[in-house]
Amino acid sequence: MTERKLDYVILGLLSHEDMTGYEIKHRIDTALKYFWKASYGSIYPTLNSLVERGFAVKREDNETARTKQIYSVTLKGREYLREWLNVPVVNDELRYETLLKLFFGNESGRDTVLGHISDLRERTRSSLDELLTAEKVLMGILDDDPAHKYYLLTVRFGIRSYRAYLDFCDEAEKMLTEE
Amino acid sequence: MTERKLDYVILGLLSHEDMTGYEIKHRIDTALKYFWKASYGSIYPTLNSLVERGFAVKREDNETARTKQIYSVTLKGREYLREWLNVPVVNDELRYETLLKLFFGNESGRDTVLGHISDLRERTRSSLDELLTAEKVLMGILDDDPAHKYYLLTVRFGIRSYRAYLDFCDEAEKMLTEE
DNA sequence: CTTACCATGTAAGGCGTTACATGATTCA
DNA sequence: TGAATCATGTAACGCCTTACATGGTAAG
Repeated sequence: MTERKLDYVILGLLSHEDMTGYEIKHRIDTALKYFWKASYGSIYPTLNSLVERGFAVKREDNETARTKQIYSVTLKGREYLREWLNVPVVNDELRYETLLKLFFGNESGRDTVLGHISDLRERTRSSLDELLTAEKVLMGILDDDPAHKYYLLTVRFGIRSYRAYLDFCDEAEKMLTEE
Repeated sequence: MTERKLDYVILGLLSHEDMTGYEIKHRIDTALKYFWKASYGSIYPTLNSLVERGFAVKREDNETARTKQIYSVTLKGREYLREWLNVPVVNDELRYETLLKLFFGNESGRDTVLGHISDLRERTRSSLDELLTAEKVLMGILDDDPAHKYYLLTVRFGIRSYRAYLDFCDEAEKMLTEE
């Protein structure tokens, strides 16, 4: 019944390289932040559960003063990940608060909606900038790792989406100010 | 701390017209389905809580054999809604499973990813068709209600996004098949 | 007469967040 | 020496979903 998508997110990250929980969090907040997020309060318990179920193993790194817990995916974990990766996507869950605020715009009034649109434009612009930078970086290191091509895919999805959002902002402003 | 966005969704719908819980569910599943969803298991309890807090009132319709519970928003509820509507959006939570499966594509392989892209294209095409129809309908009744312009806004957001997704599908296929 | 839709709810449980708690290391 | 970052975890709680439970009404 359960989704437990964080299982797959973590296993996916570990399938690329071994990491600590802290690094996993960091990776989610940088590489995946445009389409996923997670907190420590879910990452650490998930990591434990992954080890219990045999999908990951933990080793301790004593080279630094503070002992780090470094996780690796097991063969069984890789299979579990691949199984999920092969299932068609059921569930693209968009919960888009901005659209809610536009949809109910008649209650708040035109100026409020115009404000939301202008906020959306600013947020989108700055995200787009980041993605454009990421695109450049990825194109420079494309041949270093076959996974990079897939990372680039998600970046380009974002770039196209954000450009569409910006065009929408222009259209929406026109719709609300022209008459 | 709490979000309770369903409060606002329901109040927003009720601010347009009185409805039963069943009708609210239906409205969410048709008008809002591209950016929101909710189950009966959350709608009915939320409706009770809204009444308890004085944001909505319930009356019984005995004109049919089965008694219907019809809800209306109160003045206090309208204020509560407007307050939220005026706050800038914090939280556009995208949890995009498709992108996860693309991002980890190196684990599943090119053909699996190509499959996800082709699924995405089909889903997007059919959603786009629906939105295009909705756009036509809304444009025909635009002057009947000032709220319709705001509904049209969200439809056009969807249209632009989905067209961007379709373009992305073409680009992604090229990236993966050309070499 | 049966299928689809109208209509209302509850119970269990899952997933995940925020807040709390702690402490080492690095760099200016 | 203080701030930022590295690093790991737990506790409480909130929101929501799925599954269950029940029955009326309309149309073919």
